[in-house]
Formats: sequence, structure tokens, C-alpha cells
Amino acid sequence: MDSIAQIIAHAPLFDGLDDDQLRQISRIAQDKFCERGTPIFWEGDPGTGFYIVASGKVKVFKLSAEGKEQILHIYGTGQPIGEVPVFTGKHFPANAQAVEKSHLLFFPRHAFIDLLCANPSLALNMLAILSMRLRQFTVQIENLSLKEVPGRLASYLIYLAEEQQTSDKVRLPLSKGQLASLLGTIPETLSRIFNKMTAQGLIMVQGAEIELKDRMALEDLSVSGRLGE
Amino acid sequence: MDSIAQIIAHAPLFDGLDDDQLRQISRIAQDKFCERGTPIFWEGDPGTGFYIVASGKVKVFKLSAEGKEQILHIYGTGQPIGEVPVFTGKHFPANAQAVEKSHLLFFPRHAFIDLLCANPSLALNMLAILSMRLRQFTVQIENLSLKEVPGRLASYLIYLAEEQQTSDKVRLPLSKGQLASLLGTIPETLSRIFNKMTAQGLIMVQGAEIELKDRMALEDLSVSGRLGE
DNA sequence: GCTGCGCTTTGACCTATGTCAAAACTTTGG
DNA sequence: CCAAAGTTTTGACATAGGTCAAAGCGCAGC
Repeated sequence: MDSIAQIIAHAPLFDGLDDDQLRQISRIAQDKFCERGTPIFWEGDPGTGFYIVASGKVKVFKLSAEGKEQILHIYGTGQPIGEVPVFTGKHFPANAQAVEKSHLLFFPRHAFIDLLCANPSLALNMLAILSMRLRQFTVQIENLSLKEVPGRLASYLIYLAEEQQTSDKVRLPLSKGQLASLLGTIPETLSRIFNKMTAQGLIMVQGAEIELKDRMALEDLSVSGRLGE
Repeated sequence: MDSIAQIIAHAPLFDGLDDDQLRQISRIAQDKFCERGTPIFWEGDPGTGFYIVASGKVKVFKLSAEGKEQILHIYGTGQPIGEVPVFTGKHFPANAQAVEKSHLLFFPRHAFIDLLCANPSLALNMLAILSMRLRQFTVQIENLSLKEVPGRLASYLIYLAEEQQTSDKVRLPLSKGQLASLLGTIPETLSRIFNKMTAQGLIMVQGAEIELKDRMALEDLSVSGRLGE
């Protein structure tokens, strides 16, 4: 369940390809193992290829001049990262780092482009993935610009509840500090907002476990973007 | 210089295709003419195809619940818009509206996908365009989250100077109100920041003409994200 | 079962930027 | 050339959320 072939067979990017095509792809993949905190690439590095997360978790983020971090996204098993330079031919537009022990597959740029030219459905899969990302960034821009922090947090909690298929209790998959960075704020502010939302009866926090006490109000908040009264 | 064939031949998306391929593409394109303010699509509409701007200018934007607008980008001649749903099969993730009298070409989804499967270099062009957009959104997220408004404005002015190939005087291609929306702020704040930056000798504003008096300081500001002293 | 380090929370404070209202300016059409 | 509508600016004010510093907490390793 952890061989290169297995991973490739289950990655959305390679969905719908036949066994022969999958074999070709396996042939160009290279293993890379990372410890928690290992940098995978830095903004500005030339991109010689991209990665797929085989296991573990990787954060992709930007850094400000003073070192403040904005997480763009956390990618998990099966998801590709660092594809942008493959197609623009330019450098990586952001940084990537393992947030836990991770296993990645590396695909060198040229070999991959060759495969892509030969397999239209691989190209379509990649187009779909990039489009999904575009849509997701669109949402993040909306969140940052049009919603206040409580609204962003509410959106995130709802997103988690959907992902974890639960309607009332979610578990944060990252530390609160990292969550702050994902939501475009800082830990102090996030902590205060957890308090405020708890006081208003929207949620209940026990460590990384968050109980959604008032799903309706959370939905409202996530749409309106601002905490009432 | 305005025929469908001419426009298609010069659009980056169709770069490097031979005459026969261009002819095929022309065949599926449909004209659409828009007045200033005409909506092109709304967030949530099903995407039955995408557009290329033949002439004019189109803004792509998000709206908050209270009606505040965040412009994601302004697209001009030769640029495609609305490609995301073509590949995800879902709805448009944002709104689009002509900001001036515009001429668009519409490409229906299925016919385009067929072409794409048959022309790997068309697929690669599209991948390059989506990747460039991803990179650009990445920058916008960075601006919104890690820079203050003066920093965002400085970045934008430098970007304009490059685009307009001048080192000291740029012309805003949109109203100040719209610029505020692009920078993730409101007209009042933008106006005050123009004042402040003028007072500090960074720029000089005469209507839509902006003189860059201190390019160095603007670069600093755009990198550091915050106005000193 | 302590010790120490990293994460999280709390408090006091400051500031960038939003809100609301009105005035000044620009553009457009009659 | 003027009126009307839209855009930009100014002013007074409110506030979300950042900063800095310190105190709690919780878990890894001895």
C-alpha cells in the first residue's frame, strides 16, 4: 500500500490512465523522504520538476520580509505540489515544507511533459487540478479580503466538518499557530476569537477538538464574514 | 486586425499552433459584444465554455454578502477568462463584467476539449496560462495578507511601470475606486494613502497620471509591505 | 515524576484601516 | 454651457486586529 506504483495508481492526477501508462509514469518517479520541517523547495528556486505527496503533509506558504508566514494550503496524500514552474518554466512562486514526516514522489519536468504530450487524459487531469487550485485560491482571496477573522475561522470549521464527515465535532489537523497562519492572522488573535466564539455559544474548544455547537450561526458567520453584535 | 482569425492567431493560448489548427479553432469560436458594465458570467453559473478578450477590458471579481467587491484581476486583449469550469466541470468561482466596451470570443466547452485532446501543444499552452494565474493569485494572497495597503499600492505602481515600459510616469488603467477594489481596500483609504505617499515624496498624483518620484523607496515599500516612520 | 521547551493564552496598548457623512471635483448628456 | 450623476477627497470617529511582554500549559526526554 506504499509502493510507488500503488501511490501513483491512486493519485487523482493519474486517474483513468491504463496500466501501461501508469507503468511509464512509475518509471520516471523518484522517492524523496522528509522529516518534519524539511524544506522541499523555496520561492525563487528554479523548478526542475514537481512532487506528489505519497504520505504525510506538506505546507505551501509565503513569507513576508519580516518573516511572517501565510500558508497557502496544506497538501496531503495523493496531491501534487510545485507544478507551477513545470508549465511556466519559471521559479517556484512559494515555499514548501513538510509539516510531518512525509514521503514524496518527484517527477522531473521534461520526462513528465513528454508523458503529458502523449496522454491527453493526463493533460486533462492536470488541467482539472490546476483549475481546482485556482478556484481554491479565489476563495482564499475572498476570505482574506472580504471576511474578518471570525468569518474565516467559521468557513474553515465548516470545511473541516465536511471533510471529516461529521456535523458536530472536528479535530484540527494542524497546530493553532499554523491555523492562524492559514487564516491570515496571528496566534494571539486566533486565541481571542476562539474565546469570543465560545462565549457566543458557537463552538466549544478542548485542545485540538472543536465542537460545533451552532452550525447555523457558523454558516451565517462564514457567509456574512463578520461576527454580529 | 479585428477578425476572429486575427485575434486567435495572436492569443497566447494558441501560440505555436499551425494554420490548420487555428482554422479549426476559429470554427468553434462565437462572437460576443459587451457594453461597459455588461455582466459576462456570475459566480455559481454553470460554465458551458470560456471566453477570450478580443478587445476591451474585463474584470473578474468576488462580492461579499454586503456587496463589497474584490477584483481578482483585470483581463485585456488576448487573455482567456472563465476557463476554470471548463476543466473542473463545476460552476464559475467568481463574477466577470466588462469594464469598457468589449469584444469577446466564446469557446464552447466540449468542442474545445476535443481540440485540446488532439493538440498537445494547445494543452501545454493552457497549462502554462493556468500556472501563470496560479502564480499571480499567489502574489495577490501575499499582498493581501502580508503587506499593508501602501505596500500593495507600491507593488502595483511598479508593476504598471514595467507594463507601460516607463520608469517614472504611469497612467492608471482603471478608476481609483476600482483600483481600491483591486488592492483590497476602499476609495477613502486609497485616497489618503496617495496623499501620504505624495507627502513623503514617493509619488506625485495628477488625476490618473502618477509620477514615480522615488523608485527605490517604492521598491522598498513594495518588499517590506509597510510605510516607514 | 521532574525539567525544559514550545505552544497557547492573557493583558495592556497602538495603529491601520474601515464607517458614515458631506464637500469638492469631473464627466456626460441635453 | 449647465444640470445631474458619478467619482474622489476630506473630516471625525470607531474598531478589528496587530505588537510586545509575560504568564500558563502540556508534552518529550531524562
